[in-house]
Amino acid sequence: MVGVGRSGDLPRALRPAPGDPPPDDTGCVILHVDMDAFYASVEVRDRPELRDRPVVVGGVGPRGVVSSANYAARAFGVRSAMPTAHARRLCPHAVYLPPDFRRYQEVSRGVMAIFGEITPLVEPLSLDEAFLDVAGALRRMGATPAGVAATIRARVAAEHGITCSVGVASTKFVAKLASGMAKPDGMLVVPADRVLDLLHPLPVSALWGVGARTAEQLRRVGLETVADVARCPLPRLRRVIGVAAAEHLHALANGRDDRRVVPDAAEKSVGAEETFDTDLYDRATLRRELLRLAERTAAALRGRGLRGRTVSIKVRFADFTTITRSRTLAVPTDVAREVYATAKDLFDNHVPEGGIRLVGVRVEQLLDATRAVEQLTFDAPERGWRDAERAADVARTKFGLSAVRPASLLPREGGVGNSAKREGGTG
DNA sequence: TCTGGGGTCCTTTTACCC
DNA sequence: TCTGGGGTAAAAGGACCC
Repeated sequence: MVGVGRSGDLPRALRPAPGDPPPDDTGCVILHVDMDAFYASVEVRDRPELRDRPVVVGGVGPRGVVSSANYAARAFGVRSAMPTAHARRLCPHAVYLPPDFRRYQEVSRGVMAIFGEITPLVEPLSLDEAFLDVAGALRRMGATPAGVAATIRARVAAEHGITCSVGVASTKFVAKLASGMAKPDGMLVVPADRVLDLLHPLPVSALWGVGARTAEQLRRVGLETVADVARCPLPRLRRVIGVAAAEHLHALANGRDDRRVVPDAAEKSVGAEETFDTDLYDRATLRRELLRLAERTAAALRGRGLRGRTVSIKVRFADFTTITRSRTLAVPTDVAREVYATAKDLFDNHVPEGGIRLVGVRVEQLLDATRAVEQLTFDAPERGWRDAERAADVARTKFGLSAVRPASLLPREGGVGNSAKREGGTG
């Protein structure tokens, strides 16, 4: 997973030494569970011959990046988010695999189900990590937070054959930090009265929300550690990084984090995007890519029972500059034809000629399809298309991804020379 | 070294209305 | 007719996360 390496490199401030009494986990009701090198671990689990070998999961094309690397690969300097080409230079003998999201999703569902048996207060952050609020579970189970964490780790290993690490603390941020420091295959309890000892020596980049850009802004004004941020007067911090970020980071740096664990957060947008193996210049080809992406996006909306009002496109040019253009419709839609019509219009009217490395389509302002108003006059023409596309959804689940698609996406004699396409490649 | 694909959130700018 | 201010929504960009 991206990011695993970042927190894993943190100082080992609170690593318990042998013989120490167990840490005081009173009030540490927030758990952060994080699978270790998740995608790579699933691949190794399913292919025992890969054990002890460096394994890298990620894009295998010329522009791919690393999604997940096991610890054998990390020993060679391979990291998440690194271009795969770079990883190949560092570790040529590693096994390079394209991601198989369906399988990771299955494993993820199983693991999340274990969490759900312990508490209803589970907030997944991604396929491989989640927050749990175990306050109620402690009473019910007559257990301690560290005991619950140990149970989870044992069950995930026994039932799914992969390891995870757990951070146990009184706030989300500290629990997340702790799981990173516990990696791999570990647990770290951060007693409430040790939080600032843990936090303050860390670099500002350890703060959740501080990436390369913000870290540089902070460094320029002499703020290098979490302690520096904690002691910085708020008005000054506001001038450096803006109001919202300043308030947030100042609180975190002082160990304050009010955020609750919230299950079932509604999705805010659905989309699809694709980077081409080589830059594309031909407008007709690019329009056909937009159609594919509109199809994928609309199918995803229908699959989740959602419709959206705002359609946006994203275009990344050869020089990596990126623009987005969007339009809000009168009536929310889940129909590929409408998404494409809007996307095509935005593209034709706002995107200049030239080399393009990525296009994307996204739909925002989502509502539940069952609650979306059926305005007869507006909706009637599109209902026919929706029914047709629903029928296609069914055919695809029965006969495979390529069973039904628009005529303009059918292979043509001579081909288009776009090798980025791997239809059904992840299924 | 040359930068994926799925998202979220925040900030600034612009458009529009009164 | 011109200018302007406040409020809101949309649009655009960008940072960040996994």
